[in-house]
Amino acid sequence: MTATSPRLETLAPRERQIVEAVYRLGEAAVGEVLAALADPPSYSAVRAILNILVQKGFLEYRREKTKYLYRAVLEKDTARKSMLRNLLQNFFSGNATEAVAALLDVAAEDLTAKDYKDLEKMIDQARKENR
Amino acid sequence: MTATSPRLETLAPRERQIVEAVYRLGEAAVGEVLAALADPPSYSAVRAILNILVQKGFLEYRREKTKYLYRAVLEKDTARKSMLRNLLQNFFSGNATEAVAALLDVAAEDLTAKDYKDLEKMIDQARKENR
DNA sequence: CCCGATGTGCTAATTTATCAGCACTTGCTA
DNA sequence: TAGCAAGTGCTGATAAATTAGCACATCGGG
Repeated sequence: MTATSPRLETLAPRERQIVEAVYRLGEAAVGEVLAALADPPSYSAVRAILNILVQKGFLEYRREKTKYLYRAVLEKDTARKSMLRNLLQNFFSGNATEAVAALLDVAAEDLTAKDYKDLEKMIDQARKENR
Repeated sequence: MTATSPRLETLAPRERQIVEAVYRLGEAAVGEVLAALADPPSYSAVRAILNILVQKGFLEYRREKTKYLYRAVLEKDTARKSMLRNLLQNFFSGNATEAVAALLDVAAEDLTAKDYKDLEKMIDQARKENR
């Protein structure tokens, strides 16, 4: 019963969809999760899956009045990096430059002048720390 | 029978793992895919899953001599962007700047001075096109 | 020409994910 | 205080994923 550290990659599609919703929401009740799903099953199905996810160690919950609020166990930052590492490896052969390019392309419409400035600043700083 | 365009997100864990391996490999025979898996099942299990993936429209194959070579149907570029869009949405609330930051962090060790230069160039260009 | 390595097709079986429904409780309000 | 809305625990059924195993074909070398 050695708790193998939970890997998001091992989740069934529905399960993953729901963990991701919880990540997006931060902390949420069953109903909110349900509402956040594009393609929602029944209320009790969502509940069931949330419980499975708790049992598997991906989520935890606390009681708030009469209802339960669920949130992810893994730090958002950790989860982000883990996901990125995976994607980087599988789809970009580890080439971060290409990944950033694709990212800029995908997000192009939402980026403002300030965003670009921030980006350049970030890269400049990363370069220095890289030494 | 309207072919619902295949979404990588809907795949079972093993299936996804294998499609990703195929993406990494470009084009590969069963044995190569098997070899590329960190946590491989039996040879025939891999075969079975590859066939399922073909049936679901994620992969296609061609005969080369005696063996079959599998490759992804979806353009690598399309798949990349689709994955990124998803990750961006679910884990970064659409904030591309933060995503780039995390990416730089994850890849820091592998980035050379030239990479940073390329990155800055890219951003500069993206900024101009953004107008 | 025979053998081992590697390939294929097929099938069956087990586990896991996914879902809906019921019976009951609680808080609020008309 | 009766009743609605929303929550909870539990349970059984269905569908899907995941796996192993067998029987046969093909290629290359000794």
